This record gives sequence, structure tokens and C-alpha cells, in this order.
Amino acid sequence: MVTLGDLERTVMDLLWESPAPLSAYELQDRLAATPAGAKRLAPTTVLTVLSRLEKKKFVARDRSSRPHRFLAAQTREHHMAVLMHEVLGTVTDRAAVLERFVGQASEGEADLLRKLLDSGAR
Amino acid sequence: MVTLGDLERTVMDLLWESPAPLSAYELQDRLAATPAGAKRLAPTTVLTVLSRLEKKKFVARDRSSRPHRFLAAQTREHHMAVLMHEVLGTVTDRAAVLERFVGQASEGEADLLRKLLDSGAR
DNA sequence: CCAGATTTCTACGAAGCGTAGAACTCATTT
DNA sequence: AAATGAGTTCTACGCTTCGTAGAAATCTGG
Repeated sequence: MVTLGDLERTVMDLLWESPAPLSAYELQDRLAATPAGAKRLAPTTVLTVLSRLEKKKFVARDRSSRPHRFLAAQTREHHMAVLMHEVLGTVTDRAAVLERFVGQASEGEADLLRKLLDSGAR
Repeated sequence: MVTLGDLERTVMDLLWESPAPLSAYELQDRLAATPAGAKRLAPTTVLTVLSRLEKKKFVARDRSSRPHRFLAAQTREHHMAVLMHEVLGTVTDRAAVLERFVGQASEGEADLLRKLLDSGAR
């Protein structure tokens, strides 16, 4: 199961929030401004985390400009959907889980699911 | 996020499969019979894992009989629902996640979802 | 009370993660 | 072209989790 650490997740949240790619230094600033961001991290720390996220295919790196720019490689929604499928994949009896899942869905969510399924989204 | 290791998950699967509580020795046998169970684990190994799962509140231990009996503390469906809830809870736009989710669903999963939705499960 | 079965304690190695210094690379200026 | 400083990569350390299990402690039937 692809999982992220606390700092890694925080960085991903910042990248997902940002419409434009961010440099390690911009991320350093935003991390310091975060609730949990008490102590300012070293720039190398941010770079290390970004490199690891890059290796995990969570971020893409733009090397064309000198302070490299980083952006989320997938949308947050994509990642969440993948996670849910991974959760489902750990189980043989998917029906029971899906049943519960559907049972918990709101009316709107259920309608949305129907529409998505009927529209041949897959 | 509450997460389990490979062996921990396998043990939970066995406990979830079993209608009756199992001793560490029974689990040892079943683990050996599992596809990945090439080498037989030491009994202490199984006990260690069970103790950790107990600490994580995944299993309950019956100390009344001498070989202690272990059973899943929650149903698999409960656990999966919690996991999915955690995943969905990290995001505000559930619809977008559901859209990707359906988009990634296999044909079988999609059929299952349709059936559940049509059968008025919700 | 003792031996053997069972459980608890302790521990080690690998992997993942936060953290960051040290060393290296690259572009820009002189 | 050499120097310089910003930026990046390399290396590493301590902590935690997990698989693994030996050693020590404990319990129970005889």
C-alpha cells in the first residue's frame, strides 16, 4: 500500500492547493506557515522529501528553471480513488464492503454513482 | 492512518474468515497453509503479531482457556468502512473522488455497484 | 511441587521517514 | 575562463514499525 508520512502528506496538500508549481523554497515558506510548522525546516529537508515523492510518482519536477519547480503528478481525487481501490483489493469479499459503502452513501452520492455508472464511465 | 503489515493483514484475514476464535497454534498452521506461507513461523512470532494486533485493538484475546483464543475485534467490513471513511475524510470534494473511483472500477465492481444501487440498498 | 506447554520479554535487522550537513553542480559575473 | 554563490544531490543518523524469534518467566495437569 502506497502510504505517505506526515511531512510528505503536508507537502502534497500544499502542492494540491497550489495552482502553479512550487519551488522547494516556496514550499519551505508555506510549511512554516502551516499550523504544525513550528520550526522552520532546512531547504535540504524539503528537497529530500520532494525527491522521495518524485520517486514515488507523487510529484513531477520541472528542471528547466534553476530553482526546480514541483507539481503534483496526480490529482488528489485520483490518489484518493486509488487508495480506496487498494483498500478494496485487500479483501476477497468486495461485495460486503461495497454494500456497506453504498449503504453509507448520501442520496446525492448514490445518484452520482448511478449516473457515473450508467454513463458508461467504465 | 491505521495501517497493517503483510503478516498482520494475513492474520486478520484468517481471523475474519474463521467463525470461531483461534489459538496462536491454529493460526500458525493456517499461515503455513497460506499461498505465501512457505516457511513455517515460530509460535512466538505468531504470538508477537497477535499481541501487536491486540494493542492496536484489531483482535481481542480470550485468556480463560490455556491456549489463549484470539478473535477479530471488529468485522472486516467495519475496518474497511473506517479505512474508506478516513480516505474520503481527507478531502472535501467527495464527488470528484467518487467519479475517479468509478472510473477505475473493474467491470465486476461496476456491476456489483449497479446491482446494489438498483436493489435499493440505499 | 515439577515438567512441559504457553506466554511474555527482549532483541535484532530491514525499511520508511524526518531531518539536515557535506559535497557537488551549474549559471552568472567579472 | 575562473570564481562565486545559489541550488541540488549524496550521505547519514536517529526514530519507529514490522517480521522474526530466542530466552526467560509463568501456569497447569499430574
